[in-house]
Amino acid sequence: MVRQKIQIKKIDNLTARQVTFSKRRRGLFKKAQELSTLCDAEIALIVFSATGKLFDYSSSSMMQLIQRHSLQSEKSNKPGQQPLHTQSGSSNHAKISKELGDLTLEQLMGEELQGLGMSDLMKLEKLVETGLNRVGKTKNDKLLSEISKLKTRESELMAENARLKQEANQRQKLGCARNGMEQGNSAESITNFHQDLVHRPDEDSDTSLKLGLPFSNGN
Amino acid sequence: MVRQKIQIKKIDNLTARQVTFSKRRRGLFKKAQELSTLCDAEIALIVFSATGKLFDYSSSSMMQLIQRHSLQSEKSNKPGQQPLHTQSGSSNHAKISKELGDLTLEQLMGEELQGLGMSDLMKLEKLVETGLNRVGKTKNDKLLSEISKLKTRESELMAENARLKQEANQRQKLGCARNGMEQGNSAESITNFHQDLVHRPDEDSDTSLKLGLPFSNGN
DNA sequence: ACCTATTTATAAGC
DNA sequence: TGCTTATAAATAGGT
Repeated sequence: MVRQKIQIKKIDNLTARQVTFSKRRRGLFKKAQELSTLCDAEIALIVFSATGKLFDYSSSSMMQLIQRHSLQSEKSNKPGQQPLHTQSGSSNHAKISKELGDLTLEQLMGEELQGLGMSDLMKLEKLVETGLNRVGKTKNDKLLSEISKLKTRESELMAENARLKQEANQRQKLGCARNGMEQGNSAESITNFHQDLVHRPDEDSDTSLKLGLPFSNGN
Repeated sequence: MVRQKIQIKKIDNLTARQVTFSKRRRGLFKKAQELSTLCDAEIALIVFSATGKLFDYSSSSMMQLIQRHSLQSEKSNKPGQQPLHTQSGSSNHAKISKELGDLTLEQLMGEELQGLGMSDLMKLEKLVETGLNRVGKTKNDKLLSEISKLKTRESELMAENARLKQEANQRQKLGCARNGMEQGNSAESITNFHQDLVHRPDEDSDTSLKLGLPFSNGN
């Protein structure tokens, strides 16, 4: 779209196509990041080149976003699909290795195990099982804790909401007239005042779910 | 980037942020589609607005792309399930289930296992492992889903809250004086207005998770 | 990878 | 949300 306007159709020339792919891919990712930052949006972007190479970006956790997406988009679908989250199961192994200090990932995954005797293998098995358990419990605790926080917050918000509504009600009973601009469920045009109102206490929720999820959401 | 260059940081003003979100979101989606067309790339784009609304685009099947993504991104990860023993014809998952799937959990805990041969024990082990994994994943899904819902609800509540406060603010500015229309008839219009104010959007959300959480926060 | 003429995207304002 | 306009960004075609 420059020296000459181009048509949006597959570029024939391979080289030109690759060059354009690189340039536009960078542009796209930049735009995605900007949108995320400017508007506080959560974004996941996955790009496969024609040759199969993967490029991705996500404003927070790719897994979370994908999960959230499958929730909102397919309500008719059955929960518990295999394809998506291949993570929880597989990633646990890596985590365990990390937890057990002395055991390196290489040792656990590689062939070093061949050299171990039956007795050692049994001990190791038990050790790994314990580690797996601990990781699972920790993960669980984090999730439950997060839910707990969110529910508390929900209660607070609902309480405040109720209070505000009651106040509005009171005012009306006192004969306060309505002004011409109610409606508009779009809370906007609120200036500084709004800032204060919408401010969240412990910002945010993203520090929360940083569990040992396998995606590094690197851009 | 236009009448004035802007900094890439969260836009303070809510209205401006929403407008920018709309505009840039459209731009981003357009760019994504162009890249896909021009360069024969496969693209999946998921965007959640700050208020939790979902927007997405995918050049082909979102599910396929997501699956492909989880495959590629975990290349280094070891699923440790299928890959291991493909030898003893264990690929026949359905068949195995038929042979050993009838085992009840009670039987698993009992001594029935003694009667099984090595081959069956290995299959059974794999079966149980898979089952354990599925349970874990399902549990995980539920928790993440609950968190997602709660976050969405939180956004909704905050939005409504802000709206209510704004209305209160407006009222104050107007000093409870009615403007424009004649002041005699007040009664009915006021009543109607109140109905509007107290109306709740979707209420409720407690179909959620009945986990044994330590707090009851009756929402 | 860099250059730059030109097309696009878009911030402000209505 | 849509339209307009002035200006910042992105980028096609070359080198």
